[in-house]
Amino acid sequence: MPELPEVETIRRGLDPIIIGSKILSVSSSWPKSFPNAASEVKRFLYGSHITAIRRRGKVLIIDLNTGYSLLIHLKMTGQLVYRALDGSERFAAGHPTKSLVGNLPDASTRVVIRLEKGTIYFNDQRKFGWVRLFPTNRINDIDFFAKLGPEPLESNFTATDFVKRLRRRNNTNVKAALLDQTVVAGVGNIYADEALYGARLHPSTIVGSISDATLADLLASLRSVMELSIQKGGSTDKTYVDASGKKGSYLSFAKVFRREGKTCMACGNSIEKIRVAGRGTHVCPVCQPEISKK
DNA sequence: CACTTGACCTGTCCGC
DNA sequence: TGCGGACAGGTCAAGT
Repeated sequence: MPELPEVETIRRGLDPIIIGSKILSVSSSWPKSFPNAASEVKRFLYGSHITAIRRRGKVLIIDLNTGYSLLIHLKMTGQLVYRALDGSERFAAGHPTKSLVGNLPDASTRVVIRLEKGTIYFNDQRKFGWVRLFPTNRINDIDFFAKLGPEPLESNFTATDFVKRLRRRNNTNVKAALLDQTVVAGVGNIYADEALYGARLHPSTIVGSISDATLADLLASLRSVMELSIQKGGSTDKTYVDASGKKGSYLSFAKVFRREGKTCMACGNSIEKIRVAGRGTHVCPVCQPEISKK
């Protein structure tokens, strides 16, 4: 469910709450949601302390003092909810359902991580997401991480790099290329649509027909929408509940995503919803004219 | 190899 | 109200 800005928001929210905490136990009600062997879990997870919480692409990485890390991917419908045992602290972020504020565990709870002072619930309606324990120094051996593209917001990632990586997908449409995690990490359906709108590019445009300069504009646009989202508390939807239980923002900044039938803020025409790369796709047909289509 | 499609799951919404 | 089908902020395997 969350893309880079949402995962980054979750990371920032959990960091002050769980760093230094001791993990007592972890249990799972759906094997695929937490596929590790029991012996490995007991040895490297039970009794460990959390030393850091990082993010790579859309994956959250919780480092432990045992040389292992908990990797968490929320996929489409994942949530992370923290509840202090004494009720003093609450944190919730992810797919917007009742679970964010309701009693836990509930029917969507897949993994429960018990800490000394509180509990982390990993809820996931569709069961696509996962929590995985893995040696910290071997994370990059996992195929997904080995192939994962650069972080788009890191300053050492240049437009030249971006263009070079996109050119490997020169014969496909630009939306599919943006969603390809091996090109650049962390872009999902929302920010692909928003970035393409900002660069005035139609999502069906074949990469090979786009100039280097326009692709550089696309990176600038992508960075701009992601940075804005993180700055807004990361939330593009009703996905965040802070320590006092206060809810976060809605998709208020989006210019095209889920705005089909509404007015384009730039030209006044109606936003359309179409299908590109097998995904629901939002465009302004006037600001993003179709040039070359696959 | 590059690219597209179906599978993994459940819940919700929309039309009949 | 019930039912079928489409669809959902993601990735992987298998197909062409």
